[in-house]
Amino acid sequence: MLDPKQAIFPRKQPRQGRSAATYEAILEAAARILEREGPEGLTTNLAAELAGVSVGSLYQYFPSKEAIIAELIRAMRDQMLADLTDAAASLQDAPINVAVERLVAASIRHHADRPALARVLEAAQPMLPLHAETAAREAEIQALIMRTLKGYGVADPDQVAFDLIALTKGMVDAAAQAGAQDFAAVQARVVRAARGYLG
Amino acid sequence: MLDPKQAIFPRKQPRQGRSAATYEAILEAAARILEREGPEGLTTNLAAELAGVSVGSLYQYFPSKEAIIAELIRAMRDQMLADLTDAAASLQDAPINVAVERLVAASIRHHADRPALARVLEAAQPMLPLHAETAAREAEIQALIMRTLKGYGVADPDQVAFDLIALTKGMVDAAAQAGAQDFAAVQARVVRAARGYLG
Amino acid sequence: MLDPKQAIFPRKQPRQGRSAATYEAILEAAARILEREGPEGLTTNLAAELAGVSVGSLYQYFPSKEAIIAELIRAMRDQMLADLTDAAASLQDAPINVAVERLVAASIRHHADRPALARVLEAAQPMLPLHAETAAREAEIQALIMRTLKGYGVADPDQVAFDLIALTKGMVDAAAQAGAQDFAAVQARVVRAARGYLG
Amino acid sequence: MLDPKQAIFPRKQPRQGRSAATYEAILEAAARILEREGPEGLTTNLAAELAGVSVGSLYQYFPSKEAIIAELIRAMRDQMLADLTDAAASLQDAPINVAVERLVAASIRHHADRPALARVLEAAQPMLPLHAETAAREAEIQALIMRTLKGYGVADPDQVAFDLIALTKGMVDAAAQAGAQDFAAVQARVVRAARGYLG
DNA sequence: GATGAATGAGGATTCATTCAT
DNA sequence: GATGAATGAATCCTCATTCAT
Repeated sequence: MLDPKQAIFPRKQPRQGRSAATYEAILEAAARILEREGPEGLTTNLAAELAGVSVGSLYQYFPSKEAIIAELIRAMRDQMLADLTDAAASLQDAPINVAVERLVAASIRHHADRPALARVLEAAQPMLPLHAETAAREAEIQALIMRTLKGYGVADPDQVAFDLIALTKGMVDAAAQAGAQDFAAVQARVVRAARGYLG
Repeated sequence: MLDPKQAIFPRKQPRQGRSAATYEAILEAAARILEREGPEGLTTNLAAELAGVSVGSLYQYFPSKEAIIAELIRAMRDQMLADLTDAAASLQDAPINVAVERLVAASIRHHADRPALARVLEAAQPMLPLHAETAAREAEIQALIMRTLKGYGVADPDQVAFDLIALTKGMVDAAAQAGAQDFAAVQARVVRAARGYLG
Repeated sequence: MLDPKQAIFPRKQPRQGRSAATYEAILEAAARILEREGPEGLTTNLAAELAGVSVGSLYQYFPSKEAIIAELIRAMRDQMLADLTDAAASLQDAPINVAVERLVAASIRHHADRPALARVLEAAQPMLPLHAETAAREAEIQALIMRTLKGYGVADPDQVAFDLIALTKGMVDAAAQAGAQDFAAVQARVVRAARGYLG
Repeated sequence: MLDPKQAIFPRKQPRQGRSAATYEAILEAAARILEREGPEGLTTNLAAELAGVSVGSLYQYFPSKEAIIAELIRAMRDQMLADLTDAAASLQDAPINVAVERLVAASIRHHADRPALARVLEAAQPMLPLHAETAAREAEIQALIMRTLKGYGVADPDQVAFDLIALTKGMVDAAAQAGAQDFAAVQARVVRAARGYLG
């Protein structure tokens, strides 16, 4: 399972009508299984069944199990990047404390939404040959944070951006795994750590 | 694979002679496979072959594949706890800055040693029914840090301990995954974050 | 695949207009796939796509994949029979040496045209329940040759016809498989063998 | 099926004891299925069942279905080469007529033994990436016949050898397919054709 | 008539685990 | 104790065929 040599791009991306519904149903079913059972629990037959379609249909849209996971990862990354872009755009001349708060909030959103899913997808990522692709998205994310920090005159903004992302991920993962419900509190603590790190 | 309903305790832990060597050889073989190929690449047949024993022998020592992984996780946890215990014992009346440095160093050690293995084992942990068991070890670790922090008069030491462990793990994982070699530098940045968090 | 229990007759044979074009397009697409990939490579979906029609349309003309192959075989047989009939008609009082040459030339024609296709179709034939049907065509072919030979006073003309057909097929197949381009030379050697056999 | 990209070499070739029995049982079972049902009828599960072993065992010896067929082809070629080598060695100063008779007999033997199997294997051969390998064996066979012909002063012995092999195969295949039982008679007619070709 | 999304039986292959030797 | 051949359930994936639109 999680064969790193698998094709990871969807076969077709039907963005309308019945097909789109099937496509989304498959992704949602896979997401639920991943949340409940982890990557080992995800089988194509189970995902199809849960989505209410046949295996054949699943394979019409995704060439492999890996492609489904890859697509979920892409969606997660895309949402995070979108959230961060919005947050960055909203900053204007806000003080750095506010900036950190908004960026952290944006970084956390998908974790707060579906913590278990987020955690599983993060863990699965290095097993997939997404590197080039996801690396690019990650780089965009990091660059965006970096530019924002730079705007506030932070030294070595690249490294700092990397570390802030890392510590945020670490704290949110740990909280999620420990069963945290109150992500506002988690966010507050992450902000404290980020501010502390920035000095 | 990674069936959460599997037995996870070694059949016997031979602490001497040829048996002990076989036992260790199997663990080491499994560790190498996990490092190179991830959890999907670990098969009992392959581990046995790499360890230079037959599958039959492997099953004499471990009742299931899960038990091998579980044992590696235990070993990692135990080492970390031992390192932290040593670090805590060495503190005496050292100032808090020194304390943070030593504790972080102890926390990081096994990551610095075998970053890929550490990462895989962390990810595998929630898939195994180790919770009770590892939770206890994690609690010990957290308690130890908590007590140390308390000694320095830190407020809400339990939560702080939890967060420090989490952000350390997050930063080290990210660095390891990004291919970091210089773990002294990583450690320095983690210390900066920890100190910042503590205020 | 190549289920011998399948229907093997076209649903309709539209001999005019758009339908005829579609019908022919499907046959030609299937032929190309068979040439390039062999029988294992032929799928109804692929054939339809290559023909520029939908699978649904394909099934409007052919009740099964087997029916497509069967039709190609029929076409090949029919062409061969037509060629042989022409050749026989042209003989008049030509000496036997000439007769052999013309008959061999007629037998070879479709091999020379599309050697790979001819070979694949020959091989597929025994897998299909064409026996009754093709056997009849083969019998006609053999009878035609037999009658011609009889006209020249050849003894045991039935057996001789059978053997001449067989050795021709064998030599041409082998040459085709070996990548022969110059089918005139192949023809010359077949003629030599045929004349030799006739004594 | 008959995926040309499959591994075609046996995994282990246990030449003794129980393993050898299993290995042979699988080959024999596959051979019987090929005889009865053709290549489409051969499934790994069926072969294993007929051989009285589990699928797992089958895959211990053969990495793919293709490897089983490839091995049967190798065996057939090897037997033919051995038969021809023996025949050639027995010729001494025998006249060419006798030589032709013995070589034809050797060429035919495996067809006479299991005509249906021989036919299926011949047809399957071009579908498998045996080319390099079998081509070598075929070349050996052709070279052997060529040398023998040369010894009798036959002109263009390479081409003649090629053609004799081809016409033999063609005639025997056709006879086998037509349900011939009396391969002595077939052999006599092949000899007639071969002598005729040689002039 | 044409379309192509959907179906699901069928078949290849893997791998944790057992057990006779 | 050790061995490794054997097992077979589990899983991925394909493709001929149908049928609602």
